[in-house]
Amino acid sequence: MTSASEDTIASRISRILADRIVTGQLDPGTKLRQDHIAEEFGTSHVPVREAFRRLEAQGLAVSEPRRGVRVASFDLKEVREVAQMRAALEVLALRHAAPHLTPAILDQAEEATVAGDNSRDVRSWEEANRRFHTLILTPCGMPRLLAAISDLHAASARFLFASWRSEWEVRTDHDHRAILTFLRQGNIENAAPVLERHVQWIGQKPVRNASGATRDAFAIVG
Amino acid sequence: MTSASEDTIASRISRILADRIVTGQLDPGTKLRQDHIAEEFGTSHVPVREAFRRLEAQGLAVSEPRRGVRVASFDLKEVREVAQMRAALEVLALRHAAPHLTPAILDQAEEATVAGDNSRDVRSWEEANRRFHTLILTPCGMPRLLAAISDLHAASARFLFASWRSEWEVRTDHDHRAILTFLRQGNIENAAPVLERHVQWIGQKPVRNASGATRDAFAIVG
DNA sequence: TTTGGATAAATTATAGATAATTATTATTTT
DNA sequence: AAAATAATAATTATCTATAATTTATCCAAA
Repeated sequence: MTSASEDTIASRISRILADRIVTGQLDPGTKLRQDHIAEEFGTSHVPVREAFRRLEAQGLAVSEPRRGVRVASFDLKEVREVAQMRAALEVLALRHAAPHLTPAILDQAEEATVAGDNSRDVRSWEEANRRFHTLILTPCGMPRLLAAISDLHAASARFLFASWRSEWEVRTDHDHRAILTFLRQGNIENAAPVLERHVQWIGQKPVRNASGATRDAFAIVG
Repeated sequence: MTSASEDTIASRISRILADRIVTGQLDPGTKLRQDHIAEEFGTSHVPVREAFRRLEAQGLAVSEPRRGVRVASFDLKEVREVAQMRAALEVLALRHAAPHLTPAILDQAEEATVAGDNSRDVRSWEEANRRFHTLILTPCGMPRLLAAISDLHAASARFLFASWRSEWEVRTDHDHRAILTFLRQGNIENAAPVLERHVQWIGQKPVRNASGATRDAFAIVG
């Protein structure tokens, strides 16, 4: 494990800001003011600016020279774009990971699925879901691919938190189980297309807001 | 066109350093010393550090906290990884771009192919090749996808420049022509797999070095 | 008199330069 | 060979300049 002193203040700030953006604590369009953030973390603005560059690269922030940095906005079009990129890249990763998957790994992935089904809030569901995907894909041994997928996961999670902020319902993840069954059989040709569709799935579901009215919210689940 | 004052010193530095890394002017493993670079550009090291963060995100540089930044190294394994990621993402982009491709765009792509065939050095070939891919993919209208592909192109180009530094032979790009023919017919189902194989193609070819001896070099062409 | 718009001053924030600190690496000494 | 010290370079803080935004003031037209 990397000790706290192993990384720079900049990377710590970028991680924390990324988490706030993903979970919706920071709304799209919110100005990120460098000296406010610097003050919050008890540093100067220099590491804050470095953190901004990373957030920019991750697509979580948008920077206009001399005009500052804002939390990136997103729309349904981008949700779809990210979902399709994830589908393409996760299938690639799975094909390379499959030969290296052990029963132990698949058991852990099953545990993650159960944990997801039993989650009582979005945050823990997201965490379990991410664990599932990470477990079955990491053995591909392609670091660049995994890093790209990880960034896309963060983007997906943003949409998830934004859509399902208020309520949460318990669901059973049939896709995860189907994927695991195929993988246990060594049947990648069937596992891959299930994963592809699973990641691309974007649902539309009525959400009841505070005033009791319902509105349509889009949700990405995978 | 963006005027020079429209972007920051940091982005200018990152662009120039990226070009040097890609073209092989800076060898893998080379230390990037922030105050040397700052001196060269007549700035302080603050914008240099921001440029480093961007290069890091692009996979062109590797940073170790408190130990500095180096030009990222790469091996055949990574070449293959990048090629496969490109294949997956470019196919996705092409499928979305296809309905928006006009005869005018395809003519421009044909010109780019001719320019590539007539190139007398690696640099101009790479530029023409990139233009071809950009032309047929941009109409997909998926900015995040295009940005990811662009970064992967840079990585590919690095390998290209590294393998074919000394000599250059004129070739005719049959793949590009086949893709164009299919696209003119509106036949995406055939165009896509050609593009997929084209991008993934990694050749092995003997290269004569300064001392006259030959060694095997890997080349990625697409 | 009020409203609308333009212009100028003041404030605020970003970008960059300089300076200080801290960690790492190389060298020397025991 | 190990420890101590010096040199080197990265990281962060402080400070300055410049650009952008807001606010205030003024004039013109209704």
